[in-house]
Amino acid sequence: MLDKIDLKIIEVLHQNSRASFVEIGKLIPLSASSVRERIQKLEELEIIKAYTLKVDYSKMGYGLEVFIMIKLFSGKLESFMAALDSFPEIKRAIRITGSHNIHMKVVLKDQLHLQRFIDMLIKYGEPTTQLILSELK
Amino acid sequence: MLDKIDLKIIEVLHQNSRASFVEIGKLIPLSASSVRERIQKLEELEIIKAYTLKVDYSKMGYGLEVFIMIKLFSGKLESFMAALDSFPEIKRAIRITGSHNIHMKVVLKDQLHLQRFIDMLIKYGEPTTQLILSELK
DNA sequence: ATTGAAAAGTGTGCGGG
DNA sequence: CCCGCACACTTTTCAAT
Repeated sequence: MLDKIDLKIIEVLHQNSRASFVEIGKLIPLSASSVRERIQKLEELEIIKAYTLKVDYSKMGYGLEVFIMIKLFSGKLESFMAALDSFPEIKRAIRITGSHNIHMKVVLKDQLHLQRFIDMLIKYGEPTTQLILSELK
Repeated sequence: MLDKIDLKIIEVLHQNSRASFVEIGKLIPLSASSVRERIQKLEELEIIKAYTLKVDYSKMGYGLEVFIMIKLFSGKLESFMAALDSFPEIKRAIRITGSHNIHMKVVLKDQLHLQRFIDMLIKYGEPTTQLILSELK
């Protein structure tokens, strides 16, 4: 289904999703038209789900990045999911197996902001917080 | 340092990092030239770190996505970090506080692949695995 | 900092191997 | 599936405000 050329295209876009068809084609090598056809197919099949961005939150004034896992109280899943959109601090939230139900990446200004966020969370369940130290990969 | 226009630009690029300067400018509104200048500055300041891609791993034949946290054995951090590049299954690895040292996102074909991967990991430490069920945000 | 304008480069639609 | 062409649009550079 996916050949090596598709994988190479995905790899290039992973490194720079703003790369032009011409640029990608030079690295394969393949004509810009063919690169475009393949990318269109990858988009239609939803193998490519989105083109997005990595930002440095610390340089944006958000010095604390944390993982928070939460063990939701019985019956709180729906209200928690409904509340997700109202918290810009939550950059990612994922349902997982295990004693905690949800894994979140959360971005905060400082310790006080973290405290307020956790105080809010304990309405929904029992949170466990891990500070992010550095990205290895 | 960052005004509302910069934040809006980042928001738009977050939703679609292939958006043209003209497109972004229409949403602000601002001329394409000004959008470009601002984005260039954000790149120079490394507030924008990378333009990247979200793919559907299950549609690429990788049906298992998991979080694995590992409590590294004493003295194993350096060799583990050096080994990271040789495992394409590891899509992300982050040093964290708490009883585990590293949090990883790992993408695998099936249960057998997961088993082999965990067998490899126990050379470095004690892993804890959580299956990813669905992305809420 | 923002803009518009000209030249170079790219995306898009389509025809054909 | 791959390619090239034509045309519209975009990026890039630059001078002016």
